[in-house]
Amino acid sequence: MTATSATASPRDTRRRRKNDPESVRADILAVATREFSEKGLSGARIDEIAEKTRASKRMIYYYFSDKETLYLHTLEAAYQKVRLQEAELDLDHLAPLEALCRLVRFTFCHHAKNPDFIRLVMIENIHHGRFLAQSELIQSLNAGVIDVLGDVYSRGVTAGCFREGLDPRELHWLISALSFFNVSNQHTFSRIFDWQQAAPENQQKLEDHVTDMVLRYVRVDREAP
Amino acid sequence: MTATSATASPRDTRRRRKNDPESVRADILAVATREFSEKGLSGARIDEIAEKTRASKRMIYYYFSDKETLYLHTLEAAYQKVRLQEAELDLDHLAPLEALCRLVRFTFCHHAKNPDFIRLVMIENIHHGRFLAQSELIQSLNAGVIDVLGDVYSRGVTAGCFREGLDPRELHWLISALSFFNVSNQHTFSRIFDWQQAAPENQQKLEDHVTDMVLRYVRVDREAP
DNA sequence: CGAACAATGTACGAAATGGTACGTTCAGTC
DNA sequence: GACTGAACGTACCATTTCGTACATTGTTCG
Repeated sequence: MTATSATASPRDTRRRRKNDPESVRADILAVATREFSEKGLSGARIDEIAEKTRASKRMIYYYFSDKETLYLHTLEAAYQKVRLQEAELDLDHLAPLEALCRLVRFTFCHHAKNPDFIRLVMIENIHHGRFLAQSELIQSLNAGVIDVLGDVYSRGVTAGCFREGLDPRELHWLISALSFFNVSNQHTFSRIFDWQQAAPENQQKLEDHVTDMVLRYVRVDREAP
Repeated sequence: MTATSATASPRDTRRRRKNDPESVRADILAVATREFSEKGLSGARIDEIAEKTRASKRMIYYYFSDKETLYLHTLEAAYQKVRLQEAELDLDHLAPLEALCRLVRFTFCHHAKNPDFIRLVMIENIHHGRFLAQSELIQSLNAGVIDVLGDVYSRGVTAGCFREGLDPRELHWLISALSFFNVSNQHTFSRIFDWQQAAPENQQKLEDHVTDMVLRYVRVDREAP
């Protein structure tokens, strides 16, 4: 019984469980995620991934044909994990302003808690999104994100608390930008401006500022023209 | 007479011009900038840099002792170039709101026009800012940036058009974040959301949004409590 | 002029690195 | 209990890649 939990069920005639392939695969992917996100596609070493794995180098090539394919799977897995977490947010029962506020804070915190994901996206951008372009999976995963935000926004416009004329895609861009930069440029920014950006109190400040900034941008103008 | 122009002047007794060292050095640095910004520290190849240079690989090691040192010089040169351009901005004679507006637009456009610089900073962040930390030059270069913004901001507060209590460093963070993300994540964002972010009309839209967002964030609230 | 040193070309070495050949063990089937 | 194919280990190969040894040319100064 080395298998994780599910033993070969009757319906599982085609896909039988042997040694423990699933777990080996998952282990490789986990290690690869750490290595690629830490050192990039060219910086990561297959031999080093192999060492840090329960499995051997042979297994990496067995399950993932080559380095780039392994990287692609890593990227896909990272996106999948993110979208799963995002799916837990349910904003429909909240008032528009509350919903937007919560969405922004969630995004900010989520990015902060998943630097591996952020770094992988950075690395992918260094590669001009070449691998992401190959993945239909990722493309399809992200379709819904805009819709969620778009729904909140249009509800807010109807309710009269959000101003009209904004594009949900651009709104998402703004929220992403602020949340992403917080992780992606933490090192250079902290060092250049001698500011412990990662310190909890500064993170809290930034989260508040970012939220405030988005809300101020979306709220209706209360002033007279 | 292969030298570019200035022959050995009398005052130049210590530093004589030979073959054309300065130009060779500059050429290597220019090629290195392209290669490193394109492929990262580990992805760039010394041999490839050598090929694309007028000089030979031998010269790279002659002027820059090793790969990492070359990378560091590349990074320093990039920051220097940026700060030189920024110095041309003079905001003192402008009204605070105009000045801030101009600063934001300048930052946004500047980043957009210098993707090599942005990519180098991304890459440096992947390396946890390890090389930037070694460079006193870069640290000193960036000291003044906050002061410029701080001056505009405090003038605005005095004039009554900016609200109080904001930290110039955090304000700079916000402006940087939006301008940086526009370049750094262009590839993934464009592909995922099927949106030609680099298209001129979209760039214009984003520039306007970013400017608008910052101004809305800084302006005094005109509404009654 | 020729000594001295800076600048440069050529060829090579040693280690790292992606990937593979080949053999062995495990688990389910008849 | 032999057979079969998936799962896995070990050793190895070919190439790439950073870096260097050595020889050579150019330039300045006494």
